[in-house]
Amino acid sequence: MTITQLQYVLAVAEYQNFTLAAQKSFVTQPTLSMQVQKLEDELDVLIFDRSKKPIAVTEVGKKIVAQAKNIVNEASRIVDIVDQEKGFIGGDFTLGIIPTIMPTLLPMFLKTFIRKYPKVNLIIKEQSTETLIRNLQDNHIDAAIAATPLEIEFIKERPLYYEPFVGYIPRNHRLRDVQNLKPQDLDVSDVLLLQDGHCFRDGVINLCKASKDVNEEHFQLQSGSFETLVNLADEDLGMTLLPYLNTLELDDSKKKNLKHFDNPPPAREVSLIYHKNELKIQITEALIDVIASIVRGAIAFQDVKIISPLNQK
Amino acid sequence: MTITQLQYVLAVAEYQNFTLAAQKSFVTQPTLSMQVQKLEDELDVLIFDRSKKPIAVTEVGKKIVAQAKNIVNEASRIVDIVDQEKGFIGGDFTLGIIPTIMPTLLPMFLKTFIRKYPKVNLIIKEQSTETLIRNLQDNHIDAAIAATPLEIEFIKERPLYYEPFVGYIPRNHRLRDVQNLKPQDLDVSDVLLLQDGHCFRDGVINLCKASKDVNEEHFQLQSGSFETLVNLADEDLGMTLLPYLNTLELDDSKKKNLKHFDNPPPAREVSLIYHKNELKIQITEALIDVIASIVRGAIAFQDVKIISPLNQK
DNA sequence: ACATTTAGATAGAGTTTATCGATAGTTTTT
DNA sequence: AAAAACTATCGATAAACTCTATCTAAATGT
Repeated sequence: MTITQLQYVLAVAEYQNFTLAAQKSFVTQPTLSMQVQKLEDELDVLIFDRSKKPIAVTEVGKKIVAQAKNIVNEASRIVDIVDQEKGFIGGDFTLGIIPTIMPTLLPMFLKTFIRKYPKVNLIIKEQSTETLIRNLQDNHIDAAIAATPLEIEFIKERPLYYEPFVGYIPRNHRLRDVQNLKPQDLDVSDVLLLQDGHCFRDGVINLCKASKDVNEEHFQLQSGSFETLVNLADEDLGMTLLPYLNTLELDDSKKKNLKHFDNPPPAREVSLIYHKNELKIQITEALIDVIASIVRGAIAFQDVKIISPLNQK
Repeated sequence: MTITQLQYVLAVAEYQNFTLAAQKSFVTQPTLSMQVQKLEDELDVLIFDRSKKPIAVTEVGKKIVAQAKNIVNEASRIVDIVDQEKGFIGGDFTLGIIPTIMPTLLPMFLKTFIRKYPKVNLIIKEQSTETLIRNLQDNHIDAAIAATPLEIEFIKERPLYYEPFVGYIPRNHRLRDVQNLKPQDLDVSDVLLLQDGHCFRDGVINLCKASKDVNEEHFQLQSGSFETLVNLADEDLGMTLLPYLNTLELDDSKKKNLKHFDNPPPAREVSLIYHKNELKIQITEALIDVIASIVRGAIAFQDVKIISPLNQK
């Protein structure tokens, strides 16, 4: 049994296809097939059922795959140990970010990070929270930035900052003349929201739910970007809610339509999350360091009311 | 990096000697040297400091060795997974037993076990509790039978039975005519004990301590076997204490000298212990099964007072 | 001080093993 | 029925692993 063989097995289990698995492993298909066969011979069990299409993992195979994942992870940690000893922070690091955080947060820390850690090859992916979680589980990304708390067993959360929501109230809206917004003022039926799947939306729905019991079916409009929402609001199609950092880049005329909440304002918790196996923990810590130190200056709200992104709450 | 390389590193770390490590790994010394070097080259660190005599593990090396142990263990578990799937219970299994339990317990279950699990090659070692613990830690034995509780972090304990102590009071002893023994009757200065290192002795000392505060320096005589103790007692050199199972094999004339304790009698807890990594857990469970079912018939005491073997208590 | 022993590194040869490209055999899709 | 997709097999090659034999350095003993 070799680590390589285990890696090949993992690739096949993942892609359910020897040819594709071989490509992803940067070897030819016969090479991968042979090695998988050799392992199966050595253990004297079939790991894959090749009669099924697509290829299926046998019952024993599932257990073997789970254990193989474990072993390969532990093995990769040896390199981490050495890197840490050498004070070397480098290598590929894939970071996932949810769409509603990406455009505002990424520009704030990216330049600083790559200057401070030039040996790290940072790969950024914009994905929904759901996808991020799946990718964390499969080790396809090393860490992610998302709204928390998620309360998922295998994920560790490290809060970066708390970002209040700010109301965007167009000229003729019924809430135009109130002094400060209160959660109970909101009515989901005239709050413009991002399309489903964006966890920000879930947070807002929770916020409205917290104030009134509403039937979720009533939403009429959902868009993919805050810019669209703001423009729609300007057309008197309703108000919308923006995360604080998104309000900073509005032009001055639009800033006049912003209305803050009463203290404590509802806010989302933004965290860096990663698999509890803590692979590449040094780079992860470095990233947290950089982001936290930068954001500390930009956002300084002590008293906020955190809105959970979880639907089920 | 290969699993073989990690195994070689572990061997060198353990034996602090390349040649010996090679022998234990069933390869020649150059083969092992080369593989260790290759790993060091690949990681670009020195794992061993070859200038020291005997060879020393470097600081990084220690971390690597710890992680390597982890990986090798996890890898060996893949075989376990397959064995379990096949319902195969077999292979080498090394069981340590403390001297005071060995002669009475082993004959009770050995024949049954090897008949029931003929594929298991059981290797029995008689060792002190201290040695057993060290060997469990180093994976030199797969499980052990000892007096518990030990309260050691990496060890799992599975109680097998509770064995009461029985007094052996020679004809002219001061306690000869009491109805039943009470712990407070005992005086360590005239209780014959096994030599130091036998955990049974620690248990008895605790028992006496529980009744009176005594200075441990007063012990005059310590022997290595219960048989000797009984014979010494017959020479009027004091009384002694025997675990219940040891009393069964005394001849009838000697059995007359036995005196039981008041209920609840002091007892030792005898457990099967193993590393919490649970390697070879199937065989371990099989062993527990066999022993527990056999002992259940031989020992049936509900109400006992457990004497901990721990000195520090 | 010199020979001997011990332990690890090195060199070279032989064997095994991993990999590749080409191809054949299946199954699924069109 | 033909095409496409996919895995297994074969033969060749290059890489790797292991062995025996030898070398070097340090410690030990006479």
